[in-house]
Amino acid sequence: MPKPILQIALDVPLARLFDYLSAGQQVQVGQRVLVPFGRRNQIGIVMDEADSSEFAIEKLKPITQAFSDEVPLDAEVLSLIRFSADYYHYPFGQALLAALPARLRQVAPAVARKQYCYQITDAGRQVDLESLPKRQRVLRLVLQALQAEGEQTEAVLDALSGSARKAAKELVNLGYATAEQVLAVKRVPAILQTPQPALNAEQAAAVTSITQEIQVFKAWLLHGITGSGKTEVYIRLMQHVLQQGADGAAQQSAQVLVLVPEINLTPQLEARFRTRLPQYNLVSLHSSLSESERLHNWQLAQSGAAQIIIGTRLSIFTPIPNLKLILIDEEHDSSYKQQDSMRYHARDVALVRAKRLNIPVVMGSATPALESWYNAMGSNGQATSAASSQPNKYGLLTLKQRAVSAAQLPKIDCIDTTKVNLQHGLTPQLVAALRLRLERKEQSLLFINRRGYSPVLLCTACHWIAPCTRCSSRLVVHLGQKKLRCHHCGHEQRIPHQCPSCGDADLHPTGHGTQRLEQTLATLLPTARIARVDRDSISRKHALVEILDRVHNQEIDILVGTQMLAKGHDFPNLTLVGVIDTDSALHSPDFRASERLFAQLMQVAGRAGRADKAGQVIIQTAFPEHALFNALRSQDYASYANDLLQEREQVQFPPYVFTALLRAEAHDFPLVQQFLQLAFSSARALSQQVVTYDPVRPQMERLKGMERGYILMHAQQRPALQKLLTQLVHQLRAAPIAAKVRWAVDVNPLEF
DNA sequence: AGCACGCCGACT
DNA sequence: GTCGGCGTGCTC
Repeated sequence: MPKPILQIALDVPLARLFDYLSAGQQVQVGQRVLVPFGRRNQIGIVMDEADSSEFAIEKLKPITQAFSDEVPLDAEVLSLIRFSADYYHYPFGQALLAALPARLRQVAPAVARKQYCYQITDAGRQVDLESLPKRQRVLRLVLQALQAEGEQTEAVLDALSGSARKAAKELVNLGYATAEQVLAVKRVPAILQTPQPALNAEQAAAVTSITQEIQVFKAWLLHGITGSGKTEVYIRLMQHVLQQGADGAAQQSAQVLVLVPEINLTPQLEARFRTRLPQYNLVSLHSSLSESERLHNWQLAQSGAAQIIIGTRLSIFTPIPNLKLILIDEEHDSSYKQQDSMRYHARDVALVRAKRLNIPVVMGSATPALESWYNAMGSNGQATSAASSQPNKYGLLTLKQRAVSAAQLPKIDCIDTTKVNLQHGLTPQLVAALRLRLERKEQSLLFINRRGYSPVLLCTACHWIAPCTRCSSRLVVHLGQKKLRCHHCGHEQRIPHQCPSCGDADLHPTGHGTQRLEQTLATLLPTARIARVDRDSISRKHALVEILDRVHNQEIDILVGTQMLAKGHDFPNLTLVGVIDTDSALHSPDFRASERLFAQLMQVAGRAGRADKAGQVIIQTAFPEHALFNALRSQDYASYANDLLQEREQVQFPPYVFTALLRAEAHDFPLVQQFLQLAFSSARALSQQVVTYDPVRPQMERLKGMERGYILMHAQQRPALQKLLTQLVHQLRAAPIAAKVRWAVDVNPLEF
C-alpha cells in the first residue's frame, strides 16, 4: 500500500525536505518528480514516503508529474550526498540536484541519441581480407574489426578512419554486415589495442600489494616520481578488477571510477585507457562535454553499461552500482576541492565512498598532499621524527625509478639573482643556457607564473599603481590588447596616458609577465622560434594541442608559459627548464604556499630531459639557500614533506588540527563585520573544545565588489568541530543579519 | 535562491 | 499620474 505523503528534496537553500501528496502516483525513493513550488514548478527527488506530515495537511500540494520511466537514484549515492551535505554544512537538496547532469534538473527528460551498430554476417566472416583490393584500405580495416569482434558501433569505427562509416554501409550493401540502431558507447576497436608493456619491479610490487587486498576498503598512496609509470599501475589494477567482475559469478560486471584533475590532461589519460582497455566501455565526465553527452555518459555509468568512468571532481557523486575500485590521479591537485557552493573535496568524499563500499582507493602523485603523506607515513620503513606519532592509515607504495630506463633525473641549479645583473629579468646564466640549447637544436621551457605583460602599471613621479576598482588587487598590463586587466574579476580598461593621481605622463609597466618575457626573448635570441602558453594565448579549445604538436614537430625552440605547462605532454628533445620569479610564494602568508610551490617545481622539473638526453633546470631566485630549493635539488619529496610536517606540528596547523572557516561577504563591510562578530561570539559560547579566532580579512579583502571576511575555527578532534558547526549554522540561519550577507562554511579549507 | 508583495522617487 | 528601485518574507 503506497503511502500518501512524499518527502522531496528540492534545489533551494533550505536544509529540509518538502512534503507533497503522491496523488496515487507510483513513486519510488530516488525518483525524479516535478512539483509545484511557490509560483513555479521545480524538479525534485523523492527521499522518503510517510503516512503523515508535520506541515498542515490541507496545505500540501500534489506532485505534478513523476518520471517513473527513469531509473531512480540508488540508496548508496543518496546516502553519500547526504553525508557530504552534512559534513560540509550545505543544504542537502542543493547538494543533490547539483550532483545531477543539468538535463535532469530540467523538465524535459532528454533521451540519448541512438546510432548504427554493424554486425558481421556469415558471409562477411568468411571473406578473406587479402581477397579485397589493397587500395580499399578502410573497407578492409572495418571488415577486420568486425571479424575480430562480431559487431561495432559507428562511434567505435570512427577511431579507425574518418570514412569508416561509409565503408561500413558498403559492407552492408555487400551483404557482409547488417545494421541496427542502438544506444552506443564510444570505444576503440580491439584491433587498435596497444601492447601491454612489462612492469618494472616497483610497479609490479605496487600492483601485487593492492590486488592482494582488492576486495576490502584500503586507501593506498602511490607515490611515484614523474615518469615512473603510475598510469601503467592504474591500468593493471583496472584489468584485475574488471576481469574479476567478468568471471562468471558476478551478475553485473565490475566498474572502476578514475578521478582526474580539472585540466586538459584528461584526453590523454582517456586515450591511453581506451587503447589499452578497448574491451571495456569507458565514459568520461568533465566540463567540456555537451549537456547531452554528459547525461548519456552519466546514464551509462548508472546503468552499469560503462565499466570505466573517468571524470573530474563532480563525478565522485555519480551513481555507479557495481563500483569496485576508485583511482585518484594527481591526488594533491587543488582542483579536487570545490571552491564555491558545496565546498567538498572529491578525494575526501572518495575515501568515504570507498570505505562505505568496502573497496580500495588508490591515490597517485609525485608530490602527495601533506594530508595524504601524513596519513601514509610510518609504513614502508620510513621512520622520521615527524612520523613517529603518525597514524599509518594508508598503504604507501613508492615508485622511485623512471619507467623509461634510460631517462635520468635533471640537474637543478639555483642562480642567485641578487649577485648578478639581470637582463630584462633574466640572469646571464639562463640566457647562456638558452643559447646553448639553440645551438644544439634542443628545446627549452621557461616557466613564469604570471600572465600578461607586466603585473603593475607604476607612475614614476608619484608611485601611483593602477588598482582594480572592484577588487583589492592591481591591474595587469596587457600590451597586446592595450588594456589593463584585473585577473580576479575580469575588469578591463584602457591604459591611461597620464597618471590619474598626479597627471605625470611617465607611466611604466613594472615587473615581468609571460608576454614581456616572450618579447624579451625575441630581442635577445632573434633566431629562436618562441611560443607562449597561458590563459590569454590559449583561448581557443584546440590552441594548446596545436602548440604542443608544434613543439613535438620541432617547430618551436622555446616555450614560455604559466603552470598550464607544468602538466601534460613529454617532450623528448626538451633539455632545459628555466623558472623565473617564484620568490613571492616562498614568503607567502598562506601556510600551504611552499607545499604548492614544491609540487609545482617538481612537476616542471620533470619536463626536462625525458628520454636519453640529460635535463637541466635553472631556477632564478634571491633565496638560493632556501630549504625548498635544497629539497628540490635532491628531488627528495619525502624529506621535505617530513620537514613541513614537523613545522605544521609545532605550530598546530593541519593535518595536526582540523580546521573550518566561516566565510562572509557583502557589498557593505560593516554588515560582514556584524555578522562575523555574532558568529564569533556564538561559536565561543557553543564550544570550549574548538578554538575560534577573531574575525579577520582574507588576502583579497575585496573581490568582485564584495567586501570579505572570515573566522577560523580549529579543533584537535573532528567530531567536536562538526558538532560546533552544526549548532552554529543552525543558530546563524535563524539570525536576521544572516539574510543580509552571503556566507558559507568551508570545512578543511585550502585557501584563506 | 527565486519570486512575490510593498511602499517611495523621476518619467511619458 | 505610472514605472521601478530593492527591502522583507515565503515556498510543502
